[in-house]
Amino acid sequence: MGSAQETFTSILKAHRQSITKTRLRVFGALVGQEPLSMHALVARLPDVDRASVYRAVDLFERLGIIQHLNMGWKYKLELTDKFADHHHHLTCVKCGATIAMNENELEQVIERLAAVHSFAPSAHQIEIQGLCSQCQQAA
Amino acid sequence: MGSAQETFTSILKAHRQSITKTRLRVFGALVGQEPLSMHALVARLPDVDRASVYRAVDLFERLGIIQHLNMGWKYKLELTDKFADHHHHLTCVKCGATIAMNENELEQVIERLAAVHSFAPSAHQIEIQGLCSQCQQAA
DNA sequence: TTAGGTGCAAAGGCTTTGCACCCAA
DNA sequence: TTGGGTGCAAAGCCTTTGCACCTAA
Repeated sequence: MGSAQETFTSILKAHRQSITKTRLRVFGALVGQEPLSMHALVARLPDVDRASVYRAVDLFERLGIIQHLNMGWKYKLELTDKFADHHHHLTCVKCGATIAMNENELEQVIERLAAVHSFAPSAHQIEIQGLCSQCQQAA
Repeated sequence: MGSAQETFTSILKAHRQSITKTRLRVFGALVGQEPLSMHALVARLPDVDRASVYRAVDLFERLGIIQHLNMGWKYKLELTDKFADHHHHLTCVKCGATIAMNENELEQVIERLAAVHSFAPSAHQIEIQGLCSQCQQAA
């Protein structure tokens, strides 16, 4: 797989979408970042109009370049698995530690369950909260 | 466990919150429903002010009575596991339909994976996006 | 009785849209 | 060259807030 930006431009080309400075900037602001709120994303792009950021985000989501993340009332944006290894997190509710799980067991189960409902899954989010081993011992 | 409404009123009492007609109506509009958008919820409650619905939803979320489901730019509201069997959703990215999955296969896998990391899970969220069977046929 | 809850209306924010100009192809 | 993309500004929504009145406890 090529660089993230190469993947990005090839997706745009595949969908007959122009590769513009604005779109490259919006994409660039998301690469290698933690999930960003729209507010944070706009703040990182002082020379791009707010409306253009919304339009780029809209497009990117339709093309599977970014995804909206579940954060209660609000949402955040991050690049999809095309631009980073797919993984999920165990989050300790006490010390805040995050443990990354690189596995495919969950993925297989999701595929199987979706098939039962004749559903074609394209993305998913899984977040697990609990106590890490250290905090269990401390308790 | 008593009826859903008994559970509801006992939670309000436990938190020293008044049991009002408005709150009972908002709760009643969510019982036994699929996840509702705020717009749909307000529409179901013609004699309750919009602002009061927001205030009730706010309160209910803080008390663990309802939860937000993020669906891309939008969100929907549903009662928590206290009022219905634990389940997860398949969300159609095209028509917005939500399909509830009542299974425990995912739960078992999560327990097993967490154990590998000596992690004690207490809660989790799983959301799956894709195309429902109808939208697959339409495409 | 009275502290908290509600309706109403207005304000505040976030997101979308119309339009003229600009630029990638 | 030209159709799509962008900036700007205004409109449109959705959500929150201030306040006087109402009601559950």
